[in-house]
Amino acid sequence: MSVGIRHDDLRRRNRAMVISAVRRAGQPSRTEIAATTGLSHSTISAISADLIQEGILTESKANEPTALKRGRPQIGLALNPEAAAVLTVVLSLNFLSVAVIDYAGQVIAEEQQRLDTLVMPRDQLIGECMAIVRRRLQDPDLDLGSVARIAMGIQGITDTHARAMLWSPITPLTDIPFADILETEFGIPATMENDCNMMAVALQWRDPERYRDDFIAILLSHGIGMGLVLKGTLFTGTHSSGGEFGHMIHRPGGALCRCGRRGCVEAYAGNYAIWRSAMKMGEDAEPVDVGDADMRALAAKAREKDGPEREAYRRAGEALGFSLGSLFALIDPAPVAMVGVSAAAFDLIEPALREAIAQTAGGQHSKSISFDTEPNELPLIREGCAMRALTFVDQEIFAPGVQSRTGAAGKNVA
Amino acid sequence: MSVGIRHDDLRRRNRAMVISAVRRAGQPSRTEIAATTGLSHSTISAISADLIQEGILTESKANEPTALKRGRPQIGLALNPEAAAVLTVVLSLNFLSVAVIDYAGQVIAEEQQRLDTLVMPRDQLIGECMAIVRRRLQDPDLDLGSVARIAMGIQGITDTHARAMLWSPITPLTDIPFADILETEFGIPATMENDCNMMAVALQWRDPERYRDDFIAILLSHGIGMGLVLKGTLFTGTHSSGGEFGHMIHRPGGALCRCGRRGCVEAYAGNYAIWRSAMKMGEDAEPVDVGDADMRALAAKAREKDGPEREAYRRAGEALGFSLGSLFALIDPAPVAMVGVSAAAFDLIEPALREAIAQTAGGQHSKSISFDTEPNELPLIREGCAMRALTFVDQEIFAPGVQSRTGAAGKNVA
DNA sequence: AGGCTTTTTTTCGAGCCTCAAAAAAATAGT
DNA sequence: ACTATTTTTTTGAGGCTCGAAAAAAAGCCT
Repeated sequence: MSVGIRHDDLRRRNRAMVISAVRRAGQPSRTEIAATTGLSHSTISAISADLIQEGILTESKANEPTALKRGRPQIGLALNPEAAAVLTVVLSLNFLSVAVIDYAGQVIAEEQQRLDTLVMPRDQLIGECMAIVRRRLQDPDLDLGSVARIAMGIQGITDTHARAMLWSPITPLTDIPFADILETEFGIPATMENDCNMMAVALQWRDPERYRDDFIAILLSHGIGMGLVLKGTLFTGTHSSGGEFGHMIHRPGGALCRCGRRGCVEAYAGNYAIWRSAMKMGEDAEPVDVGDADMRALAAKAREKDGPEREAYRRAGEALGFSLGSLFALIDPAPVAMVGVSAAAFDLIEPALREAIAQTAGGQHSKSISFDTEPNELPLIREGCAMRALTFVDQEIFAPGVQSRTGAAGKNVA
Repeated sequence: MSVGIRHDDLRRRNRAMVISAVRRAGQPSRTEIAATTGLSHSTISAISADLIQEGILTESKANEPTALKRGRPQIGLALNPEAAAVLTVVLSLNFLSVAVIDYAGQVIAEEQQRLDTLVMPRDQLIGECMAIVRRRLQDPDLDLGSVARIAMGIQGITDTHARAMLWSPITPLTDIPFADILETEFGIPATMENDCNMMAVALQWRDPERYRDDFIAILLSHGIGMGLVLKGTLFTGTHSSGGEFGHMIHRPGGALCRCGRRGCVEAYAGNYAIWRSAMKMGEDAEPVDVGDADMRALAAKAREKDGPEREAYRRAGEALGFSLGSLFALIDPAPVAMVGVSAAAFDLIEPALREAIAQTAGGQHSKSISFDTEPNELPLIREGCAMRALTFVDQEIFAPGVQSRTGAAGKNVA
């Protein structure tokens, strides 16, 4: 309700609509697109003719499963894989991975690398990231000119404008404007995304049935993170990537959190919190990084017999339950995806979680709240970055002028 | 990104834009409108000529403060007060008030009434509401045909579609579809709004400088409620009016709340909670309704000397602080308006609140978080309802076809 | 095989909408 | 009275979408 619609925006928007419809549907016919977008057949025909001529869409001749229907057969429209490419960079604890993805969403090149993020100095961390990107961009097999966007995902807090990492648990460094660094280095538009937000984006593409308008992705790993989709749109804070679910207060003045404060959810449900609780090290014990293998062993022990390990998971569940309850009081209950190594131990967490949530305002229908688990977060983050980058390409390159969600906050005047 | 833009939507949208620009600016000239909307002068000229001809806008001849500038003087455009009228109904504890407001936003008729909401049976409560509305609508001084919309505000939870009150602290009754009842009774489109949301809407209109894109309105009264504006838009839950800040969990298993659960913020910061704490009645004491006068006396006693009264306010501040901290962890800090009788005692609450919030993730910049107070919530709620109803009229009646925010959730397909 | 039916896609004219530039209007200054 | 300045209206051109009709491309039926 802020700024008028120009006459020429119309075509741009509708072009973007068509592209987005094709990306979602896979190989829709023109008629299907007309139905989903609500535009007339003639408009779709005109726009898709343009897009095909520009090399953005292709008609898929290979109409394999000939529907054997009467009437003129539909011609499927597909994204032209060669129209563009995007590059994703995912930086997580001690691990860096890069992928090049074509316009149709297929991975066409990959590279991964271990590195000690916790102790690297600033220049070296940035240098390693740039180096791996450069190697992929200069790969002779790849048409360099076609990489249209870079999306970088990182565990930690990013700013609303998707320019910089503000803080991250994987490094003591702060305020690294990765997006700007990438842009100046390679001259390709780049954004810096939060890992949990990308998980949510990926889920939305992977399973649009279940993860459609409202859902929550929670990362249960060293730290606790959240990606939140409300009314079909990724929810971000007003200044930062937002959704710091892990640092909602579970018990005022309670257990010591990695962030230095007390009583955060993470201080009860993060890997280090479960670990120190199981080891009876007390709530003030300094947080330590626990390997995934150790966590899996811990879960196995907890399943084996009742003891401090099981109790540790119980307390994690309680903290998650009460905090989810508080969250649900604000946004109403929604399906939840638990992602990360501790999601594999969700059987140990769930009973206490459900018991706690039932005691909260958001838990009125606690029985009907459904949880899904996915033990491996990295593929999700990569997929999310890819889709995010491709969506940007869809909107900005091929339908320029349409305001993008993450762009400068559009000078609202009225 | 869901549905295409039809050609004829364009005019409708831009008409709505112009109307909205006039409503915000008061008496803007065509040139000013062109500047704020970004549309060309000719378009604005064409649209405003239409709107004037239809009797929606008027040219304000009385160009009182003749700007004494060179050039052709600007002609101010104003909303025609007679273009339409709206009616607001505000139902709060033991109190019912109705107002008729003209299209320019001026109150042209009012009626108020006391009634025992807590004990009234369903039919009688509905009946009283209908009766007072009917009296205003049938007022011979008023042109009946012109009331284009009704907005009803109520303390409690409403559904996302703004049709029904789901639950309210002012009555034991639940699930009253007031919007539908009003519509069938009077044949006028109606919506059912949450009181705190309307407070937020009103603040946005009253002081757009301070309450612009992101802010929080918190009602400190018998219960604790919240209206939240994020990125310029009212935030609602996905199923209900949402934002049940008062029922976030402050201390798991803690004090008894009016909602029957334990540890909610409200059980520490609601009037009854402060009262029972000051009276040393214990955290399990049955919630009682405390009059505003009693609360003011309590605050006075707390200011006078250190004692259980002061301690009660301290504990309320602590609960509010930790919960705001959790909220800020999710949405980033924003300006806060404290509304209601306990907002008048904010001096007693603030120190503990700030101390608590500083211990949370959201409190990193706790010093810079600014609080404003407004002891009287009723006028705000009424104003909010009026603006909400008028905005609906702007969009639906005079620019039909444009999707309204509260309307059926538009079949998103793509 | 040939004609008929069905479905998809394209074409074409009509109707709007917005824009840019020019013209008209209204006033202050000289 | 005339000019400069600013606002508003008018006008012609170009684009966009829509609906209807035509064209295209199959399968179905006799």
